[in-house]
Amino acid sequence: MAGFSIKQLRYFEALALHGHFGHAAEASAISQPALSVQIKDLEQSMGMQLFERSARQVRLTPFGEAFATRVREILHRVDALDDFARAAQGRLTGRFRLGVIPTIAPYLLPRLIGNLGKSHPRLDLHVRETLTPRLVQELLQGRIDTAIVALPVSEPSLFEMPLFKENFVLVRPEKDAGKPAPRASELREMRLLLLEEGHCFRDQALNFCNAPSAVPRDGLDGSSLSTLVQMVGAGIGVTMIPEMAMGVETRSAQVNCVAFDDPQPGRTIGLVWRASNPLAEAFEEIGEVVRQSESAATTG
Amino acid sequence: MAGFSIKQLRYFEALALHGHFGHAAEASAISQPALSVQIKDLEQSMGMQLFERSARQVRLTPFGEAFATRVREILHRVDALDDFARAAQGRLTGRFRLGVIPTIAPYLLPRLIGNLGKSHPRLDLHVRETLTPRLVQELLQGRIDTAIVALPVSEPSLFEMPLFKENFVLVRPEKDAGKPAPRASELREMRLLLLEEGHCFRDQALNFCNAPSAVPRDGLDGSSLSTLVQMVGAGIGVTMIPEMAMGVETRSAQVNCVAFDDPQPGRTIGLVWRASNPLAEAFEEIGEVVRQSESAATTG
DNA sequence: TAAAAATACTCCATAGGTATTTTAT
DNA sequence: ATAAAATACCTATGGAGTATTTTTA
Repeated sequence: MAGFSIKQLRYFEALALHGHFGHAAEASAISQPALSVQIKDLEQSMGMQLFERSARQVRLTPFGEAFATRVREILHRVDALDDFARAAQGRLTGRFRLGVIPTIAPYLLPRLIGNLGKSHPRLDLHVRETLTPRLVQELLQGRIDTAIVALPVSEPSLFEMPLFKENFVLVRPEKDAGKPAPRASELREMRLLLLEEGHCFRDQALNFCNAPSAVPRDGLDGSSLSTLVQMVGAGIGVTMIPEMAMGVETRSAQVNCVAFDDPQPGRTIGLVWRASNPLAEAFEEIGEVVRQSESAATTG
Repeated sequence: MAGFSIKQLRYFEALALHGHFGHAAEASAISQPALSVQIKDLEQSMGMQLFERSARQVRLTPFGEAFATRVREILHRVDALDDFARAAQGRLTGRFRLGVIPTIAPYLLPRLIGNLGKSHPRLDLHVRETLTPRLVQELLQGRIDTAIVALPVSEPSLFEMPLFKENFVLVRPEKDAGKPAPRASELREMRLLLLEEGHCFRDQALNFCNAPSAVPRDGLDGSSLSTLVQMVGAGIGVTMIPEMAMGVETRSAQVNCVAFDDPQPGRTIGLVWRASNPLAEAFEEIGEVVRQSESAATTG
């Protein structure tokens, strides 16, 4: 195993440059004997003489010259590594793997990606869209860095940063426009179309109706909010969607949206990451960007 | 200035590989706390966290991953440097600059170059042909590594390795063939053609005639042995050349060569180098090759 | 509770300083 | 005689060990 140190290589480089122990030592901010010893040790660990000493001259041996070019190459990379670390200081760098649940992704990501590109131009963003349980699992395995999900996830090793609260709105056939918003109890009597099993949004909606354990009913479950809205437009029933989805999903369908009376149903969306992840500060910045992207998406 | 050590980089690499302080420490042949401390120090000197620690997992941070690829690159080069030194062990490597005096060069070099190519295939041989004083000067300045000259050079900082003794022979017009070899005193009476001022061979020849201070005589000095021999062939006078030059120089001229009676005139040829040069051993090997090249040249 | 990393401390190797000697010009 | 490198010796920093505590799953 190589027994020399970076320090020794630096001293070597200085001596090769100055050709004089005294001057090289001064340039290296150590004493001349210290330099002598280090050079001698380096030569010993190499098993080769690097310098030819005479009373007035210190010269590289031919081997020393070949050695010097390699040493310079190494020191150059060492310095570059140092610079690299200094440049990355505190900033989020390299690959950033973000998970997002399906009932958020299509409405938030377009703006979020744009905003992240501006705020963190060096970021290599990877997006994973899947259901909360899988996101949590991938977080714990270190396969993604953070995830945007509905809080709480209540996983002890995950840290949760609340971002915003989003309300749910009722989506009903266009002919119902003008009618008052139904209350939870009334909603239970209507044909409520829901996302299929597994989506947290399904549970959140059912929860509002005080029917948390509703079983799947054939033909009344959709695999996306988009599908549900289309079904409502076709007169099959009513559904609930997050505010954020309104703009995109109800534009092309013959449906009417109405907010519920207080207390409005809704959920808290947040950013989660492993509590052990040292990049908390950077993630909070990311969370801030997500928050801005949401408010723009809802307002606009 | 980069404050980390090669050791720390090795520990880092081990931990990145094993993802476990205990195992990485074992692989690095140090204790777990020692590894912990070194990694912590490395992170501190980088100002960035390299690993994310949780109770069951040690993972590289995104920055740590980018760091790792650079570290591996550096360690690879460090190992290569070590291998390079180990491979060069004792051997002469790289550029080898050899000076040769003009009265030796043309006769010795053809064989010497061939032989050196066989015995030291990695050698990058540079040959400098010039007069002794300049060779000595260039040796002292470190512009050449060794020189083949007539001994002694009597320069205190130069080491002299005697290689072989070469005798001088008389070159006279072909019509003189059969006559006995002249003695030194007789030679002084003949028109002796010599090399121009500066060649050591001129002084060595004059020395034999006991006329060390002979002044230049217009038209009787030549700039090369070849010229002198041609002049002899033209009947202008006689000259002396080293044995080794006989084969080449007298082949095409109408001249006769004869050895002198004992004590024969001659000179000792040797290899010289700076006494401070640590490659003495290697140079003695080179000298041995020169010696072999000479005997082959004289015999053949 | 168990496994793993961090901390506390102690020790020793060694890098580096000062004073001096050796060497070569 | 002088300039420069090597050596001797001492000190102090810090790398590494053992024992222990803290943390988290």
